[in-house]
Amino acid sequence: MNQVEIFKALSNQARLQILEWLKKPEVNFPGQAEYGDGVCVQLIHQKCGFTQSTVSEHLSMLQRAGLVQSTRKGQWTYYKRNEETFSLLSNFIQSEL
Amino acid sequence: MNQVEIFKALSNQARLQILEWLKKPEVNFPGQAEYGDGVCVQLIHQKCGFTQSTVSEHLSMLQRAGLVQSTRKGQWTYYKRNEETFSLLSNFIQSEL
DNA sequence: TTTATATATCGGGATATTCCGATATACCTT
DNA sequence: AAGGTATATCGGAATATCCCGATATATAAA
Repeated sequence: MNQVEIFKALSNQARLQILEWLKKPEVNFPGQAEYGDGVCVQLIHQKCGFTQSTVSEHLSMLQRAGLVQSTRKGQWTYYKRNEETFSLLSNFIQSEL
Repeated sequence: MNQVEIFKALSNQARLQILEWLKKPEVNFPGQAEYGDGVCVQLIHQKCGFTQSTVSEHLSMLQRAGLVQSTRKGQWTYYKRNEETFSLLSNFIQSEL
């Protein structure tokens, strides 16, 4: 867990918003048959308002920080939250920071 | 509590380090008679290695984010952690983010 | 094999951040 | 008042971030 990288990833409103939306994928991104691997980039892009490339880069950054993880299935890439990193972060703030 | 502002303030190694040092002022900044209001800029500057102006700006940024608070006494400004913001942040990560 | 769809990557302009040295301000001492 | 010390602010160079449009890649469908 690289704390600076995580905090950088979190210091942008669009990325914070995506992370919050991903807490309830079926509510915030209706239209998928299944949500086990998360939500595809297309749906996040449409909801965000930003271009597809911008959203893709935001998601990459969140993934590099360990806050989400991706699964490729056919032509789709699904992103979902990696809750372990969130709890590690919360612990870090409480006990070390 | 402005989350983006807080995360920006935390996304720099020097500022994270200062915040950790301020957890134990008497250990990390020996030489002051008293630590009730925190630590003066001079001591933080010396320990950091960065110039006085850079450290002053880092501290201002931490203060704008609510992570530290300052007290002016004579020619010294003392900075100490604002623990309330840390616990609010931890709660935010656990329940909202 | 061609065409279409989904995502990632590239190049770049605009803006923000990081850090510095120089200077301003504020307070204390003499 | 003059000089010394502590801190804040200013101007700027180097670098990073944000967001875009264009393009590359990967898979699927015809």
